[in-house]
Amino acid sequence: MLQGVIENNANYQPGLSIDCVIFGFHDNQLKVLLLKTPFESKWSLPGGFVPIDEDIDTAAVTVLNVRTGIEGIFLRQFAVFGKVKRNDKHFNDTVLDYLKIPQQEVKWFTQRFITIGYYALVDFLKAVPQKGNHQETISWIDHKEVPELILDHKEILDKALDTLRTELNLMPIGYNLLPEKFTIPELQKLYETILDRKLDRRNFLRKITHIGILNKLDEKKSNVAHKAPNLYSFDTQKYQEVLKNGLNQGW
Amino acid sequence: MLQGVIENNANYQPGLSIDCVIFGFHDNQLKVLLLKTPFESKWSLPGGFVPIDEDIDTAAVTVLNVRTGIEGIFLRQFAVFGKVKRNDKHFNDTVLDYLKIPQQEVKWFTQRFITIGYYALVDFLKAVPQKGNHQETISWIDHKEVPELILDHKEILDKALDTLRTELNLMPIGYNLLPEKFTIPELQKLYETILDRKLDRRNFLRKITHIGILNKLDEKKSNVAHKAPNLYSFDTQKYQEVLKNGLNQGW
DNA sequence: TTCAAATGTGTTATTATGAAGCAATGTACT
DNA sequence: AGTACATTGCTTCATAATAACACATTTGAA
Repeated sequence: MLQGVIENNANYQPGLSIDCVIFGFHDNQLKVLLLKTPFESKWSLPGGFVPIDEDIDTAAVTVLNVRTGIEGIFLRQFAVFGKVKRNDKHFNDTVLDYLKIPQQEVKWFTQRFITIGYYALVDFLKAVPQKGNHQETISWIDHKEVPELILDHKEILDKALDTLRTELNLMPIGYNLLPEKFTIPELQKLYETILDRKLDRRNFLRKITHIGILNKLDEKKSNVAHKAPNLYSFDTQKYQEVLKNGLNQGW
Repeated sequence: MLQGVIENNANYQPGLSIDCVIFGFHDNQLKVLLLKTPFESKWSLPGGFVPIDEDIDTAAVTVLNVRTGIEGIFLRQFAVFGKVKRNDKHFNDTVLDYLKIPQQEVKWFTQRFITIGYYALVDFLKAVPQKGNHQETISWIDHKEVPELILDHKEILDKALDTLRTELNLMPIGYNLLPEKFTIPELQKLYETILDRKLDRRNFLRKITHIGILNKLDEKKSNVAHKAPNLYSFDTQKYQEVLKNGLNQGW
């Protein structure tokens, strides 16, 4: 959160920020888009503030669009983080100085902040990480190798992953994370990564195809070692239906 | 939201409120605790503001405690509502006058508000609706007969119910809504009410007992028409376990 | 005493799941 | 070219979960 100086405090909702956990999938790894400013040793989630004349969801879309260049992405609010002490150590003099915050606006930045967590699923290859300014670093980091994060961003990230893991039981996932054409083993790796455990190849195939959201293409993946796996695409129509109605109706 | 005048604006998080959807179960009906002030024709959800020195969850617990007198309740954050125009028509002159808001504080109340939705599950018989002031009305209303609500409170209520419906597939429910001793048909009615559809008696019994969270008591319900149903209680130990680990692991 | 309405228990057919076998395919190496 | 090997795709089998339904039991009321 709080990257980039904002123009006029009065135009933004006070004490409220948005943080986005942006997931991508590449090389069989679940990646997260993280930022680092030169004046801090820790990384952070991309975030922003909420303009007083913008819906919070719109503000979140903006953050995402600014950071990935993608539009029409899967974006979902998952939790609000509002512990009293979550940001009271964040804006010390060094940081305020670096950001060139005028004295009269210091109070605005150091006030108690509540942040709304959004998580996004994006196509790794379509998303081009966008720096906010020339000194910033932004990059995809394997979720297993996330460095130390500022504030409670680790907690936010963990909660996002946990939410994703739960939602895997309620809806299909993959349409937003995989390229248009993909293989079943790739999809399985995605599931395994999110769930953090191995699944049986053969049972996975049966179960995933049985949902009825996949189109088997008349094409195989090329340039692979061993047997070439078949390519699939999502049946967007049915995918949306299942997304809406959910799977695994327990009762 | 926004019931009861607050003492000093500066002590509260600006532009942020909390609204609670408090569910109870009685007479085989799912009830919601709603408020009405005499100066408005519409009802509203109980809510409040967030003191700047309090965690948001704590503030929500306070709202709940003030309204029901109960502590240690099941309370869960489920969504944030942050449309720009959600409260711009709310504080007109009549309302501001009724609340005796001083001129210099009007701006605080009419600013754009974002609200965090919490839903609570409480034991109907233990909860005693508490009025905020002598002119307020507070009462349990069947969720099927909810009157017109202020602002976007209907949307908030619907979303809460929808969340509850989804969570039914992920965790057991009932411990917080039913008295200590209850019958299977009662529990089934609760499930049916939340899901808004009939379930097969016999299959429900098999499935619910199979989870392993129920203790069959050596006691039958008295003073009932027809055959007296057996009484059950929850095995709190196992209930908490299942609550933590979830049920219906889809993958 | 009989009836109606609800509860408690059991049966059966179908479907979903977990575990595992085996042939087919493509790469790499001899 | 021939063989080893990793990986994919399809299948079987035993078991568990689910849906649909039958029947006997209990209780208050007619």
